[in-house]
Amino acid sequence: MTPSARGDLFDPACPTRRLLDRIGTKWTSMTVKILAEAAPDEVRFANLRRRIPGVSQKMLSVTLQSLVRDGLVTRRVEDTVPPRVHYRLTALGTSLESALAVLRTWAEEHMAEVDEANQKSER
Amino acid sequence: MTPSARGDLFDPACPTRRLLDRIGTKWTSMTVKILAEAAPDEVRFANLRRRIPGVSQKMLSVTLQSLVRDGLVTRRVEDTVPPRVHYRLTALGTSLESALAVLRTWAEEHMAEVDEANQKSER
DNA sequence: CGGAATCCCAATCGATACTG
DNA sequence: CAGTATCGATTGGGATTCCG
Repeated sequence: MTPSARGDLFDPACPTRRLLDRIGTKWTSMTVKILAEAAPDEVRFANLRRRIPGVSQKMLSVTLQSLVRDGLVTRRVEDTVPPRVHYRLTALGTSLESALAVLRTWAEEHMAEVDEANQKSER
Repeated sequence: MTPSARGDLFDPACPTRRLLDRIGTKWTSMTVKILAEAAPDEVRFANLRRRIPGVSQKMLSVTLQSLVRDGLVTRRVEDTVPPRVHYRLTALGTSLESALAVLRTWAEEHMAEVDEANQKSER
């Protein structure tokens, strides 16, 4: 875990890589997107799960915990039985969504070209 | 190959995830950034390696191959002994860099807040 | 010089089962 | 309902060695 080696002097200075480590995990960008679409409303766990095709209960839980720890999402528990848990983007999370939207646009406009390049390489 | 497998019906429609799978790999964004700064000039392998602290020979090689396959980077070999290999961003790669720059700006402006949120959670 | 091949470890992720 | 715990398969990526 901790790079005990003192050789690692440059890494901590690169915020971009650390950001990509977070939003690059499989379900993060989709989760942020859905929360952004709902904002400023909250979204319940089960609702979120339904809207993210293929996500497992565990991975959604892990993803949300990570987003909460990073200050991008708030978590609110209704103390009922059974409990209801509501998630919502913070202001910080909303600002990240704006940046992510740019990436999404690029992907929608250009990933076809990337695929085309790959097909040409395969032969 | 077509994944005619039944379960996989939703994935191909999500270009954003596929993009993040690529640029999310450890050395890709740094590589693109350096090539973008040098553009329209080419950059040699060893030069690139020097400018990316911590990257191994293998990982830089793998990263570049991937970028070339995706049509984001060109590779030019000077047929000398020893050979010289030059890399440069394509137009597609340059357009991706523009999108990445937005993410970089967000990271530089806001990752400190993310770190702060993490420290509060730790206690 | 710029790789390719191999080995190996660590992290990611999915499936399943259990809990308050 | 919304998690937590555990296991195993897969993948990313580092170190090392060899090659044209």
